[in-house]
Amino acid sequence: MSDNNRRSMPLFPISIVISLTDLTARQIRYYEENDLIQPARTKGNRRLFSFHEVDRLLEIKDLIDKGVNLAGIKQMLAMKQEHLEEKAQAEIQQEDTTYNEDLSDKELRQLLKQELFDAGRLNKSSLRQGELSRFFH
DNA sequence: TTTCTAACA
DNA sequence: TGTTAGCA
Repeated sequence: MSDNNRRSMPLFPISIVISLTDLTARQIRYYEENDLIQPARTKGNRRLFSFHEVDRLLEIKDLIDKGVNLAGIKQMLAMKQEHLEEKAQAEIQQEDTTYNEDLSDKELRQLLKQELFDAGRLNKSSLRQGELSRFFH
């Protein structure tokens, strides 16, 4: 089984996730309602979270702390996905070449910043809560 | 006992 | 977001 499969495996109940993330049950459920996460369910309808989802919740928490609203977080997560896909694509295309240059953190931040700017320009109202500057720390 | 959904003095 | 009621 691949590492990624392991990290995607539904393992912990909400109580564990609460202690791991310091989020409240209310918050975690609310983020699910808004499609920021999609935990699996047991036969008894209990949520089961994977390592990836816990990780995602920690990122969400960080963004919330920085003042980003749910709409903004959704876009951040969507962008992160796109970049992962682009990166995967780039790696596939470079598969036969010997090197494999990953984007530096600086480059990645630059891309995120640019996309956020474009997104904010088109969707002013829902994306920003207060100031757009909150996105550009 | 823990978690779930729904609703709000 | 907190909190509570009533279930499973």
